[in-house]
Amino acid sequence: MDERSQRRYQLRAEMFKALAHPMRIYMLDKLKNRPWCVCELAAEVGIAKSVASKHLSQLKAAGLIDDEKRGTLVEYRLVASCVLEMAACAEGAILESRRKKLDVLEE
Amino acid sequence: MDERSQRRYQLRAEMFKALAHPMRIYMLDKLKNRPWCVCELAAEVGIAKSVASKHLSQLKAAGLIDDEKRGTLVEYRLVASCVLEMAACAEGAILESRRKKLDVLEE
DNA sequence: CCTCTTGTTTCAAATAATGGAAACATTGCA
DNA sequence: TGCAATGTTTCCATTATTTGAAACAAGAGG
Repeated sequence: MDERSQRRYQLRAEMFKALAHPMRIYMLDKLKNRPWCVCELAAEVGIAKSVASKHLSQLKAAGLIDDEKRGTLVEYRLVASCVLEMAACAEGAILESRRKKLDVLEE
Repeated sequence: MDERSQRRYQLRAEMFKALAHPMRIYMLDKLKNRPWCVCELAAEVGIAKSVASKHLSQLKAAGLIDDEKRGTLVEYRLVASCVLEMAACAEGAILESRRKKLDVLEE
């Protein structure tokens, strides 16, 4: 494999790794509508703020969200909003493929 | 959070987890063009067949690929082909957001 | 300056993912 | 049946991820 392809696969894997946690998906879903600060978001999803902060930093490192300091709080906002539509699309495709498999079994 | 949403986030996270490895992305990329058997694919991507088999079973469990026995070999084929377009799309969005950030810094 | 609020980082423990080697199962064929 | 080829599973060692608690940092406001 050439080096360029290797970098591309690595980049994509890192992006998917950032998405590979139910809590991070949940947080992205909240960020879809408006920006949230860490404290508020942690309370909303029911986890400690240190844990929320770490999840958010992973999403930011992957380039999926961005942050902005406003006084003592930090507002996070969605950057790559297409990832959520993407998730819904892929989920649909997978569920359909499962359904087809069940249909085949019933024939 | 209601139970239905929780299941949806879990399902999506599992799908992304299956995609969260460069080798699995690489293998999916190979499967884009035609079906491959484990042995052939393992040799192509340069890993042991037991490892390849385990990666493929993860992709299958996530509903991204499917398999079919043909004699002594097992052919794997892509099911949810949209995930690759999706990966390219998201990669583009992320790279663009990084580029924009650089532009802001340069202003 | 002091204190409160908000976020981040560090540390340690628990859990999960990965890869390699070997054992095992299945199929095709002589 | 015996053997070769293909895949899967198991076991183990290694590495990575996740979490909670506590320490730490930075800003707002008295």
